[in-house]
Amino acid sequence: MREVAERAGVSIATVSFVLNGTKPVSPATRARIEAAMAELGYRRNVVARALARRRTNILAMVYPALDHRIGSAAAEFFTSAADAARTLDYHLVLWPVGSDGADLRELVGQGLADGVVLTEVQLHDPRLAILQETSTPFTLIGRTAEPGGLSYVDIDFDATVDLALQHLHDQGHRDIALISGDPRFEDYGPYVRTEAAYLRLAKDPLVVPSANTPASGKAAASRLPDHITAVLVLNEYAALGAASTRTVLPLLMTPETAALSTTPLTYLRTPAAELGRLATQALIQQLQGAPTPTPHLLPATLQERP
Amino acid sequence: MREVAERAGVSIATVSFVLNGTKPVSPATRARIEAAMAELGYRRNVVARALARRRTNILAMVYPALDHRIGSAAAEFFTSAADAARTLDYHLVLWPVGSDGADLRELVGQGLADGVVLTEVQLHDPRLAILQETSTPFTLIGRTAEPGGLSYVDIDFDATVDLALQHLHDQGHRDIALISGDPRFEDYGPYVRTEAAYLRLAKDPLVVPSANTPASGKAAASRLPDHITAVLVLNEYAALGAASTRTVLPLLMTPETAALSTTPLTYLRTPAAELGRLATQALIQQLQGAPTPTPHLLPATLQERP
DNA sequence: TCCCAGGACTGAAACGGTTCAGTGACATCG
DNA sequence: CGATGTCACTGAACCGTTTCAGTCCTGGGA
Repeated sequence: MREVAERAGVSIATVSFVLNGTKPVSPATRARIEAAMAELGYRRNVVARALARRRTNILAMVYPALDHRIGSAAAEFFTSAADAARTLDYHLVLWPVGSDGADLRELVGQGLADGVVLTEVQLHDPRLAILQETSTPFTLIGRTAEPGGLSYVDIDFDATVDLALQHLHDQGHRDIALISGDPRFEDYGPYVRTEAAYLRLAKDPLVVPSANTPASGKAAASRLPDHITAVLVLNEYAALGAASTRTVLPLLMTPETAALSTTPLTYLRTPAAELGRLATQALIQQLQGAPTPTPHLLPATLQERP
Repeated sequence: MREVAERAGVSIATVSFVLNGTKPVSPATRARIEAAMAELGYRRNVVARALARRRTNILAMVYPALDHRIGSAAAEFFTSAADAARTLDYHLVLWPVGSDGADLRELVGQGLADGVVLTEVQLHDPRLAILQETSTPFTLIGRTAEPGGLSYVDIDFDATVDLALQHLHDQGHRDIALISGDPRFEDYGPYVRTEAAYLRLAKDPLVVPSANTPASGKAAASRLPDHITAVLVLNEYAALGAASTRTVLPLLMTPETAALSTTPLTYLRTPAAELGRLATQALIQQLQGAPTPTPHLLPATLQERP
């Protein structure tokens, strides 16, 4: 940068001004500086910039990648969030951490990321405490049991289940079961909230668990009593298996997974891209000093069989 | 850091020494400094540290996430690479870029990442030129048409196809076809190299293309002449569909995808975790001044049906 | 003609660490 | 007893920007 300044016959401060558009610079000098930068192949050092400004313009999406593999919904969160960040002049990277929070503590408060998008949120998530005690700005994709005051975006499970039941009812189904998730994940919001919504809304509720594999879904479906004519399925891979035996309606599926079905499928599409985008925008607003952003709850949307 | 130094009655240099173990410090002062750090809740600022040392200890895995979604193999690369990086005291993050290279150029040479792991490498990959002209250390997962002198890890397609044909031959199959990838991806190494290996090794070769979906794989399989008794399938999702009609042997599958099959599957497992690990290690060796690391070629390994 | 406002640019102090040439104090050696 | 090392620690330069209080110059108003 000093070289650029010398070559253009100005001070480094002026170079900085044209780089950032911070202060007005006459067209003539601006041109000289830009020429000098081009000739020297100058690239500003983002680390030094980050140090001086006390922000890096980097956002970390933390994902417990060291534990679960990245699923199709997570991939969609990531892609759309990264995209949204880019249009707002931030970088969003996927930061792998274990789920225990040790790595998270290391990442945070060291000034590397300006803020954090937290995914795979548990109802009682120990990672929140870390973020709060280090006063790191953050937004959740998902939410805890008591998310009051937090910045989050999440699926509107009530509306989603309602939509699903309504749709099946319109098709003439009256006895509708739910194939839910593995009951061991009792602290996982989507499972708990979907079940709760279903139990509240369904006429004659029947819930059976299933792991997130086609085989498990198929087995669960075959255990259903005969009067059940249709079934909501929470896990997308379980839905794939169950679909071979019953009328199923997957509640949270991505188009990628739907494409894996051999028969065309009507399903509820996870609003993953929208959530990723909203989360990023909420986080950035927060960074720019907006007050507590209003949380967003989005329902999955009906995707009719082609 | 200055506060820590004052509280411990030493200079900031000494604090730095205990932080990094750079120089010997007497046990007594070390204890005082550590106490002071604990009391103040001090965390070193990684940005300042990176500026002073001219390296960030961050590695970027660049993935064209803005174009394709992240597949199961990519997820596995990422996870294992991040893990390997961690044990060597580096952080590896997933950096989303478009495939055109504009974002890559921005990322690189700005001093944010010490090195790059490049994925989804094309046979003629324009991104290589960018990395080379900015003299960024990098390692490929995959390889270009002429990878001489480059640091890379990749699948040994010859050995993989050989292993596959051998296995099917042992089972009594003599007429073995290949369901390959979408011919539009003519610059994609795995497709090209697998086909080449198959054409060279198979007795009476027959190649049919397929997109990476079960439906497409099934259609491709149904188009095969009757004397074909077994088929190698390149794309894992295509393999899922083809498996319902023929004896198939998927060439590059991940366990996650295999779990989606309703019937148990014998398949060749992509050595994704190993490749991710090796790539990271090669990159870090390079950063630490080792000469050109020797490339690694790994075959997929046979995973017998349970 | 003089004064003053405003625009364009400069100098130097941060930002928070790392690193290296020194500085004492103390032990060792001839 | 003086010279020489060794060990623990310090001071200050440096990493490459941003930022802010000034300085200088120009033009317009009185």
